[in-house]
Order: sequence, then structure tokens, then C-alpha cells
Amino acid sequence: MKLEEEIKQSKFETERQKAILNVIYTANWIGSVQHKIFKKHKLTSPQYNVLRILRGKFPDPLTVSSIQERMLDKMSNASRLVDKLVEKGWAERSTCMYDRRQVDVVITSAGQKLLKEIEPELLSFHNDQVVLTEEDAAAVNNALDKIRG
Amino acid sequence: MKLEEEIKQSKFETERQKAILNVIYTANWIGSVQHKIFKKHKLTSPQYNVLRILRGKFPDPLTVSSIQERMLDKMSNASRLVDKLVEKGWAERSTCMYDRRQVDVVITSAGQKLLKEIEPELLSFHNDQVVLTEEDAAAVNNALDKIRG
DNA sequence: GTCGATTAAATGTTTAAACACGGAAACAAA
DNA sequence: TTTGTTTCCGTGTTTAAACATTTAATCGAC
Repeated sequence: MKLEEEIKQSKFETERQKAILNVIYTANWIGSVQHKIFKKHKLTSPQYNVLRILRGKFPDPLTVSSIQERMLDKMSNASRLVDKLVEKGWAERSTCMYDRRQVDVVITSAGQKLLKEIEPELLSFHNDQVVLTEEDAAAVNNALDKIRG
Repeated sequence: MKLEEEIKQSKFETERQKAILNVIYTANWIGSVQHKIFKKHKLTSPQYNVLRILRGKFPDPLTVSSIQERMLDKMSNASRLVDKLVEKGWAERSTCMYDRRQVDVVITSAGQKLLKEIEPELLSFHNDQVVLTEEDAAAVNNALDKIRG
């Protein structure tokens, strides 16, 4: 559906102005659907994101700062996110032996099991509701990669 | 810059998977820059959004629920957002005379003045940092409008 | 009219985001 | 060693998001 209808705005001055709002609006839309999926499993979107990052390096650990670098939302607090994951048994913390300032974080098997439960739900949302050909997706990626300079 | 480099991920399974993350990541990036601009003027992004909505209808009022409909972030609480705007003198509230459940909200001249101060700053961010031709922007809009069904 | 259902807005409460600050470890230079 | 600096992480605090609930007004069926 056209953005103009969804936010009941008559028109935009430029395609770029519309594109900026469109990216924000679409991200909110995707986020709100995914939020519902995550909530069923008692985790938040940033927490899911960190778990995926940890699995990407498993069995190697990642330090808190390298997690922060890889996060989608650079603003949020990686230290507190890791706190929550450890509380729930999805990740483990240990002090890095080469540099005691750093903290190594590793995903647990419970964390990996959780990801395996969630991923089919996310995938079916993507397949059923995110209507986008590979060609259109490539155009989006090309443009968005350019946007950020 | 390519998303893969920015979040240090090797590759994506499909262009669509990448596009979904790209939209979220780019929205966060735009949001964080705009957040800094808004903060200088003591308001938040959702508050700015509501002010723009109100100006779009000025001098007509908008009810709280019709503001909610037009918001980019449908999750957030329009009633409390209006609270903040009224506190700061940027909007005024009055009970609707046809339906006393409803509340009419109007932007004040102070609110309009604020928008005029902020808009050049946003525009120069868009011009200087959001690198996007009208053609690419149109492709993004076309694809994102399709995404949401 | 009365009663139940629905809608509009506000409020209460729990949780997380946002930001600044602080402590411990590493590093660098004298 | 000592002193100052930087880096990594955790913590304190304020504010807002997220969600459920409440109150008041309207609507609809009877």
C-alpha cells in the first residue's frame, strides 16, 4: 500500500523525502510484526539480534565491544543486553584471558535451540507478508547501501 | 557502504533477507542522526512527527485517535505525546464539541515556529548525507510500498 | 428511556532505551 | 615505579516505550 495512504498524507515534495519516511515507516512495520514473534519467546528484537551475532561466531567468543560493533542499533547498550541473555541462560560470560578488561561472550546450546525455534516463524512472516521479488530487493539494497555514503 | 561491512556479516542468503535488515539498519541510522537534531530543540522524533501532522491540518484540529492513525510509529502512545507537546506550549487541547469523548488538538504558533527552526537542519542532513538520486529514491518507494502488501 | 457494548482518551505499571559517569585494566613515557 | 591516558565494561539515573486497565461518553437493541 502506498505510504501516502497509510499515513494519510497527500503527497511528498521529492521522492527522496518520501523514501526517508518510507524507510522509517517500513522499519517500524517490520519491527512491530517481529516484536510479536519475539515476545512469544520472551525476548526483544535487540536481544535476538545479539544472539544471531553470537551464533555467527560460535564456538568462538565475542567481546562486548565487538558485539556492539555488529549490532543493528548502535545506540543500545550491549552490556545490558548480554546481561539479559545470561540471566535467561542463552549466553555465558567469562573474562578474556589475554585482556582482563574484556569479557568473552558465547551462545549456549539453549540459546541456539531458541534461535532454531524462532527462525521458522520469522521466515514464514517474511515469505507470507513481505512481498518483494529478488529483483526489487536488490534495488532496495543497492539504493540503501548508497544512502549511507 | 555495504551493509555486510557495516555489521561485519559475511553474506546474506537472499536479497530479501538482506533488504529486511537493510531497511531496519538504515532506519536506525537515519533515526540516530535526526535524534541529535531534535535533541538540540528538546523534542523527540515521535513528537516532531506529531507536530508535522498537526501542521498539516492547521488551522483545523485533529483528534488524538486521528493523530495515532497518521503516526509513523503506530505503537507509541499518542495521548502521552500530546501531553508533552502541550506542556511545552507547542500544541493546545480542547474537548471536541460534537463528541465529548474526543479531544481536539491544534498546533500553536510556537509549535509552528519550532518546526521552521528544525526543518532547515533536517534538510541539510538530507542533502549532505543522504546520498540518493530521485531515480533510486523512486525505486525504493516502489519496492517498499509493495513490501507492505 | 434502560442496559450492555463499543469507542476515545487517559492513567498505572513494568521494562527498556538513552546518556553520563565511574572503576579496573592496559598502555605509554619518563 | 610512577603518573597520566586510553580502553573496556558495568552501573546509576532519567525518560520514554510497551502493555494493560480504567473512566467517561456514545451508540444500539430492545
